[in-house]
Amino acid sequence: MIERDNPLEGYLAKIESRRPLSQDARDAFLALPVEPEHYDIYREIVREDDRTSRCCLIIQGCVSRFKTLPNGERQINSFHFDNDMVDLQSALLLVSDHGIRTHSPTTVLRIDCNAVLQLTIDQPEWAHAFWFDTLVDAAVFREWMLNVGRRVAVGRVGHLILEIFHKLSRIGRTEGYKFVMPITQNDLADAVGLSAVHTNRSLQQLREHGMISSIGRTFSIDDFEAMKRLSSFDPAYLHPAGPRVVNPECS
Amino acid sequence: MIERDNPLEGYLAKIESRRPLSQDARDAFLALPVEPEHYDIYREIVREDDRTSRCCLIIQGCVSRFKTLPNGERQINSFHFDNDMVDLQSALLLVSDHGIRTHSPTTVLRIDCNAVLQLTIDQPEWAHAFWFDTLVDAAVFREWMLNVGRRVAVGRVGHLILEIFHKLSRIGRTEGYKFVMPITQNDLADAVGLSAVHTNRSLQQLREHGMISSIGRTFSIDDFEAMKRLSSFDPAYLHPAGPRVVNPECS
DNA sequence: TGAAGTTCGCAACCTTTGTTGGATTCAAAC
DNA sequence: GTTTGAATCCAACAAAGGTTGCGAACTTCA
Repeated sequence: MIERDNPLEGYLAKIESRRPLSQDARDAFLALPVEPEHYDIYREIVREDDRTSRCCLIIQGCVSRFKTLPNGERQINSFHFDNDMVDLQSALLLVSDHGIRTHSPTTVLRIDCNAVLQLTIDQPEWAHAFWFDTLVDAAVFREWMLNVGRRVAVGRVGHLILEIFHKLSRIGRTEGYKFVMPITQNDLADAVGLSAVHTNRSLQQLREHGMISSIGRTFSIDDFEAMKRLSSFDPAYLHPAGPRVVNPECS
Repeated sequence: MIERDNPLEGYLAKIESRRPLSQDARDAFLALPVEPEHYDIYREIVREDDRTSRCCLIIQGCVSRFKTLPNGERQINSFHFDNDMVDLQSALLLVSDHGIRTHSPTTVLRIDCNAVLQLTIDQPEWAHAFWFDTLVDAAVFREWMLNVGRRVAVGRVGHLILEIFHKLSRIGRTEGYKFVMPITQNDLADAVGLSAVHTNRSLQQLREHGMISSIGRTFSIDDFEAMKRLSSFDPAYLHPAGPRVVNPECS
């Protein structure tokens, strides 16, 4: 009864690339009731302090999670692209402590949280899959905290560019070392804890040192190794290898 | 067969204060094999890049999670106290992307990750409990990212003091608005993305404004409301209310 | 093709935070 | 007590980053 082009299949493939699932688990997931929604650029999918009861899975596009101060200053916590499950936390947490906003026209799938929770009870494999996703999110937050708290401006911007490049390359949105940057300098600034002007200065510096170049929104990473060194970027924090397996042969 | 003074009982009580467990789930948890260990102040329990296979539960003391830059600069990601399960992430992630270090003499319980994972398979209640813990961790990371990225120095320090006060009060380590600060100014600085000198300046400012006072390590919060306003502290991000329940009456 | 709205680039000036070096207090050990 | 080392405090100066304002370039859409 599963149709061929179930929009959940992209996420399923991503999960299974980390560890294959049983047929039961696969079917149970694909049977989740979903509601597709389309948002224009700069729409708030989830407002801060919302009591939401639906997770959302990005089919295609780009969103950020963010928090704001009473004076209006905004800190972006993470960016998410195709096949990212964004609001998993609303499955268990009652109130959302942050907002979610699009940075380009974006198609998302809304999934009821109770259905997600029930899935984790019926299929423990999914409990692990979602928990793993949450752990990776947390790892990225820690790295960003280091970025914003301790790296110098140019290192911060370099680090973010490499992370975005890394994420885009996994969903086929890069060509060699070229990609179109889906985020404005203003929003990069909000992610990196700098003013927009200083973010621009930092980009200039990266260009001067021959590390990147750009034509319009199309960026090119010209000296990947220098970028990595400058921003001490190590993709390990993105945990690309997938989860530990239960009772592995090694101690 | 469960002894009266099982050291796991503190954490169990904390979990059950959020939502009661079934007797089976309770017993299975208390039956986990554990190894108590004691550490002096400033010992590394987990090194960065370690491949660890044991979670640790703090029985009594204070630890931080942190990351360091190649140049030695350190960013503390979170502080943890009695009855916090600290390295839950090692249950699923293969390599630790951060270190864990004591800030006072600390007793921890080491629990094998495979045993933890098995528990989540046998008792789905525990899968939710641990997932919830991870989600709260992530929420705290987001708030700290906002702190470090966007708040002014004095607000950052104020916010951290309120969080520590809040956490200590939940484990009975406060008296009214007084508590002994378990962390040096140097380490507060590492948590807040400032230099130690500027952290000290910020503490002076809080004193000048009559918001806090201290004798030795004993701090007193003298104007709680002003502190909250100054640092836009709202304990909601600590999610004290516990998890959402499955299939609740409300839609 | 042209107009409006974004986004980007840049210079001058200002504010915050970092650095250095040293004095003082505090706590534990002798 | 005295000593020792850590933690705290403080002032002067340096550096990094923020702010403002404006103009150029690029998109989008009519």
